[in-house]
Amino acid sequence: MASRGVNKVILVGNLGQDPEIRYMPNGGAVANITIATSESWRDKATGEQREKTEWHRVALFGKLAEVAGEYLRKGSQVYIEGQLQTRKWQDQSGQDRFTTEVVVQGFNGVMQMLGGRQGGGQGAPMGGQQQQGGWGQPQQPAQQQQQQQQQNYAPQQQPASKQPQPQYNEPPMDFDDDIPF
Amino acid sequence: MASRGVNKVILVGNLGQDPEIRYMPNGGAVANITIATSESWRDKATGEQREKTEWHRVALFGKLAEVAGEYLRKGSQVYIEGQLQTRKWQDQSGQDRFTTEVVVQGFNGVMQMLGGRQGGGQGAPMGGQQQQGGWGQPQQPAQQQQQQQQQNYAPQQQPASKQPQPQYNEPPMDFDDDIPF
Amino acid sequence: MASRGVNKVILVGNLGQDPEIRYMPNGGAVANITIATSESWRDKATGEQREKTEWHRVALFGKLAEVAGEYLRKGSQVYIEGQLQTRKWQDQSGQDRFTTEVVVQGFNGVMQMLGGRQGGGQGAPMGGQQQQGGWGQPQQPAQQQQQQQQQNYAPQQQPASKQPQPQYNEPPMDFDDDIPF
Amino acid sequence: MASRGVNKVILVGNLGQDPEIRYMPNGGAVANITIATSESWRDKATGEQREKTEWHRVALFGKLAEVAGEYLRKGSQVYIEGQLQTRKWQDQSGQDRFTTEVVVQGFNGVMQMLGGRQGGGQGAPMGGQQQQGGWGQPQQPAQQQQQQQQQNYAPQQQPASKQPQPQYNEPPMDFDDDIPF
DNA sequence: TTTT
DNA sequence: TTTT
Repeated sequence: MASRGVNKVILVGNLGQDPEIRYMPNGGAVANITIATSESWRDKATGEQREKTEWHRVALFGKLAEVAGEYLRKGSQVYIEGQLQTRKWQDQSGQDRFTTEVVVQGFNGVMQMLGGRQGGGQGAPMGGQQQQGGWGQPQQPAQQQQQQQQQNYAPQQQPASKQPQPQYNEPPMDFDDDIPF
Repeated sequence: MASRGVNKVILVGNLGQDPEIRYMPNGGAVANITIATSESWRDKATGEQREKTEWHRVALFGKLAEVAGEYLRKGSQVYIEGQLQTRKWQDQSGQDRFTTEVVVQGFNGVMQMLGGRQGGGQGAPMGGQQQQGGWGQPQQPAQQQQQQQQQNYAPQQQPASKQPQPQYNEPPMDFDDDIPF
Repeated sequence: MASRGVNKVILVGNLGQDPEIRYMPNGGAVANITIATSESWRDKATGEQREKTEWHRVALFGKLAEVAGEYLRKGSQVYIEGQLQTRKWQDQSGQDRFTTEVVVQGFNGVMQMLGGRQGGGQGAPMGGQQQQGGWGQPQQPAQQQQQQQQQNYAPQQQPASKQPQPQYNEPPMDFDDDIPF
Repeated sequence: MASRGVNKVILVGNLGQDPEIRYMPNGGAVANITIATSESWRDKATGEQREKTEWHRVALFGKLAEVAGEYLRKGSQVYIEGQLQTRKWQDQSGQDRFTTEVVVQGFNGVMQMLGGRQGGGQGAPMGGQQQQGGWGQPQQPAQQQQQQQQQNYAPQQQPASKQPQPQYNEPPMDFDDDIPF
């Protein structure tokens, strides 16, 4: 590994949905999450308070993906450190499209759950309940179950305007399996 | 201004082209630059050296845009600190598209030219010569001239698959004109 | 304001004590907090789990200092973005000493309370109770009261080996009073 | 390795001196460098331009230390990413002292030489010449030679007010020898 | 001195 | 499209 330049993204925000967990052919886990950050300001002209929320697509790999699947839920607050990557893909009409994500992977990737554990000490999982910023008891990744069920019925049809699931055919770093944490 | 969460991007890399400078209706400057960062690693399987370059779209506003237009050129090395923003736009078939950029604006935006001034002490500008990482003598923004010339002939036709110039109709921060630097 | 170079510190951690709030001659607030970050690892030789905690001295200025005094308490989890500054001072024997702090000030300083509000919706303050990572109801700065009381009795005697309270005679940035947030 | 919290420092600046290289009992290299960052602003009261330079003590370990010793010189411009660490030591009178450094080590440490290679293509090293921001031809670490020479004559006497060389008896991370770069 |  |  060597890099020319610096490519770093730091996010602190809350998950818009439960993580979606998938597994690559080599068995490595991938977790996709969306994180909201927002800014509010007073409009000079009208004098009224305004707010703008930015949504970030984040892809975690390996051990961090597994931790995300176990502990993060919709509403969880996280610190993320990763790098920007833009992937090219083809939509149904064959046109090139580009999607930019924050990739959290390898030695430089960081994911920290914020706000302390929710839902009491050593008790039961939170069920369908939403996290209030914190993180919960370890459990089966929520979306994985749903996804497996879907796969029993039919392959996911891709609507023309929807971004397809990333394939990650060529992960740029090959030490992904060796991460010691 | 207040923000809930953190949305921060840090880049160090080289410009792929001269900056493109435009001016918004209110007179504020916008500079679009593309920055390359790259990683190289040895492929485990084949044993050969590989390299992957990531290209970042960066939009600078206000005073920083003017400085970029004056001093940065193709090849210049810069430090950038900004925030991720994804803009929605319609392609020629009316479909929604999304473009993610690093926006350098306001109090939290930083642009630092790296590598020292190129081309000797107080002498002539570098002409068509390329920067070797550093930055040059102040001069008229290169791409602005070219752009104006184009506008004399015909409006830029937008090919269906090409991303249009951003419009920035609604800048999320309204203090853009007040930045004291 | 202009800067040559980048001087940036990012911390996420918990406060070891309640903030200490003071006011400078010009009326500006200063909040001193200490933040813990920790790393744990398995010792290769002995095989046992080890942990190391790092304590960071952080000084917030202006509006952020006031917010820290109102909302942060011992145990609160915060995100901090500031810059490194090393101050010189003389101990009681007249020898030069140096103290390095993370200064959170001006446009580049960021303080974000993490983990959501503790202690229910709109109810009573938490009293002497400790924060569990989150932050509380607005209240009078805890340490300020104590400090005022102390000042009624006697000036704080400085033991020879203890670091004195910073004086901040010469704040490096003069726009401290103008920050619009 | 696991960490609770975030402890991150990012610096871009120029070296005040050539690096000082030493080797730990286990053979690992340590490079100490000092980096300057500066801010300039116009004094409101007097209207005159002022500047303040901050000096940062940085310690690099392992492979990055070797690269620093080979390529960095006084004046070189670098990007540094590390973490804050405060060490305790005793001065000659036995009093506790504290020194805060930016430690660049392990997977999270980053050192990038900025500004391109100085001194022409494939030619001779730069000798005693100073770097103008960039970095030079690989050569023997400058300070190491000097240090070895000193050791031939007499052990370095420590003046009472001078900070001793760090000993790093207990490196907080034990994977120091395994870093794959 | 905090958190887990 | 940049750099090394």
